[in-house]
Amino acid sequence: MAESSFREQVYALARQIPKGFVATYGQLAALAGHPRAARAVGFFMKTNPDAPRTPCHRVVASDGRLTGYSGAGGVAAKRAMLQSEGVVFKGKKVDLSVSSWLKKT
DNA sequence: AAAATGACGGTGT
DNA sequence: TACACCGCCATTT
Repeated sequence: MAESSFREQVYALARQIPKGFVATYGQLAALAGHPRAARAVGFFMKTNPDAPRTPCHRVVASDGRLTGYSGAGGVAAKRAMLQSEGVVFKGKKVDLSVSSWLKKT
């Protein structure tokens, strides 16, 4: 089953993000073994074959900024969804100092 | 097989 | 915060 493909690693990590927290593309890429493939990671979310089971909405940019989102409402809906899960927002960005998944222990 | 693309990241202005 | 440029990577066409 699992082909150790880079993309599968990223999807697996995305599913591991606890509710109320978010991870950055760079972080997922790093955890997957490619610390510089943040760009590629964004592509995986876009193609996102596991859409309903992969919480791609919990993945944000390094600044905590929301980007893209192919779902309805775009980043606006994504933002609302994250807030609904307990993620703290700071203006248009996520407060990574509080809601970052790998930010702390 | 080669070129183009993009839900990035960082830095500079 | 906004905008511009470069560098990096895997996927898609």
